[in-house]
Amino acid sequence: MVKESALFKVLADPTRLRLAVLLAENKETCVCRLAEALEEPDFKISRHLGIMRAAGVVIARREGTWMHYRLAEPRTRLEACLHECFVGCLREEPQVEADRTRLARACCTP
Amino acid sequence: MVKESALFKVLADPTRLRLAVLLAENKETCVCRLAEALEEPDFKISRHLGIMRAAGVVIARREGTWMHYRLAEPRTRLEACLHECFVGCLREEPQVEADRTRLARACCTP
DNA sequence: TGCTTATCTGTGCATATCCACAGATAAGGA
DNA sequence: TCCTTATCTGTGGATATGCACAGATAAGCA
Repeated sequence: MVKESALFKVLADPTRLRLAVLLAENKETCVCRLAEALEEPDFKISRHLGIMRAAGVVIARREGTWMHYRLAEPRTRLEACLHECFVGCLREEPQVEADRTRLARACCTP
Repeated sequence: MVKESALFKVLADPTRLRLAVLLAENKETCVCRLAEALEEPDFKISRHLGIMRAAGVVIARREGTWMHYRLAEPRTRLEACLHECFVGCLREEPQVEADRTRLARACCTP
């Protein structure tokens, strides 16, 4: 159960939970757009994405200077169930909606 | 999202996750039986149950010297979804099965 | 009132977590 | 090679977490 609780621990942080929801709704997103969406410094976003990546929750892909992150395919039933929670239960959270709006307007190259 | 992540935080501990699964499967259980099932000291179980209680995840009922705990009714869609995860995804975890077996044999009054 | 049992809590300690700052990489272009 | 941009990481400090021990409650009973 240590492994399972570790999965919950990854989501037990507001920033990471917001990132997880955004990535569940969007296929692939770069750090700067996520930072803009969450209105947080990029190094903070980067570090949290690193934690999620180490846990196997997200997958990173480099494209030049940009780093693109996407949600990993669920490997267990628990991961799949939690994925359902994101898209199902947190979709209408005010903060999620604000993040979503800002993400849609975010642009890395101004 | 702070509130939502706090819910994940409650489950982001192996002991609390095991307790949550057991309580999801059993209607009401006293501390000593849970301590026996998890093979952990009672003060440790008590403290974790206190954390879960403060988060509104479990409900306590006193009956004489005994304290009975049960899972609270889900108040949000997220709580309901996570409840599904317990009974659905973690049912066959080896540790959960061992806990379940010990709980069935546990007896407060030897 | 005093004893016993079940449960909870105060405390100290070790460890983990989160944050902001600054500096380090990595890749592309002049 | 140098500069710029996007991203990552080392560090220190504040706070949180989990644990074990011991002692404190609370309830039932003699």
